[in-house]
Amino acid sequence: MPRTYRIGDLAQALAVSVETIRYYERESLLPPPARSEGNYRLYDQAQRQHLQFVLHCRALDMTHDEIRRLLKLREAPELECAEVNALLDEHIGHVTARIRALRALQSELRTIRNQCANPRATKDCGILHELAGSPAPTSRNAAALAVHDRPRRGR
Amino acid sequence: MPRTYRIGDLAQALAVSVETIRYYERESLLPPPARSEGNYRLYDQAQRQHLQFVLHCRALDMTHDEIRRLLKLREAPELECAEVNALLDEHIGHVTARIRALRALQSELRTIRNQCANPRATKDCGILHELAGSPAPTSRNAAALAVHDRPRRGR
DNA sequence: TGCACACCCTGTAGTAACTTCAGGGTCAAG
DNA sequence: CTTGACCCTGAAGTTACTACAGGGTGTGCA
Repeated sequence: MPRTYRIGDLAQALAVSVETIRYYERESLLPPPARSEGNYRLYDQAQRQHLQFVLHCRALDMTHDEIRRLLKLREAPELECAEVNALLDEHIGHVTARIRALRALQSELRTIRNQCANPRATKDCGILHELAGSPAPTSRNAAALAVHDRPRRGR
Repeated sequence: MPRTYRIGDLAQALAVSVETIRYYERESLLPPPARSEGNYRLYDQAQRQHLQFVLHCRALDMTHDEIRRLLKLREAPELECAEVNALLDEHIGHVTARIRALRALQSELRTIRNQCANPRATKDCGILHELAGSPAPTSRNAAALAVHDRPRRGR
């Protein structure tokens, strides 16, 4: 007989919050589970593994959309997994670009920080003077380059 | 006589959108400007520099809150700038931590990607099998570590 | 003078991936 | 029969913006 968990058990077992699990369900990252008489969600071993898959993907900073695509591919075992490879390659590309951008940022921050080695009156503070100038060409777009492209329409 | 710009001129001059400028005003990152007869915002040279300061800070990926703190310090020229230094050091720390996390992520992604060098049926795809397991201890918190801590209360 | 058109205004809602909260039900123990 | 731990739904808040609706302003041109 298959053991069932309630949402709190599952949350604790996988070290994630109850709200996050419910949220993933709304987001279609998890299938709607069975319900008890009192309308409590009941999960089994398969659903636990499903959630673990999703959590692993999130730990790798994939978006919900990427995860949904992977889940769909997982359900089509006869197809080739070239798409899985492509998705992962693309994701690695995002991460690499983000690291490069942050490195540029870091080096500019250090340069600025060096403007003021010894505390003095703020009116003479080299850092504040530096920040008053226009952004360095390197950092100009650095911060905008997230791991994932920001959405075009609104936030 | 001091030249004045309308919001569109200022936006173009500093390569930022009109909406962003209005948004910064609402966020108290910019002081409310003078208005024309027709209720148009009118900016002068000082406000232009103020905005440039803010934009530079944003290019360095500071939060609005950090920027507001810096702005306040800038208005107290007699105080010591030790706080400016501290703020910047802390910010550099965030960036450094984020880079470290992303490097760990990148290496785990590459490991996973290597599970499947040649396309085959998804049911045999090493990547999907890997993702089904529990997250590697390194990546477990990697994605959660943003440049800035995520807010505690809701989103 | 009338109108097109570029520009400006305010206010509201949408974005990602959650978290928090309000206002309630369920259920086992004491 | 009440207490307390747990569960439910639905709505709103978070960051830093962007987009859009519905309206005013102001200048050039016929």
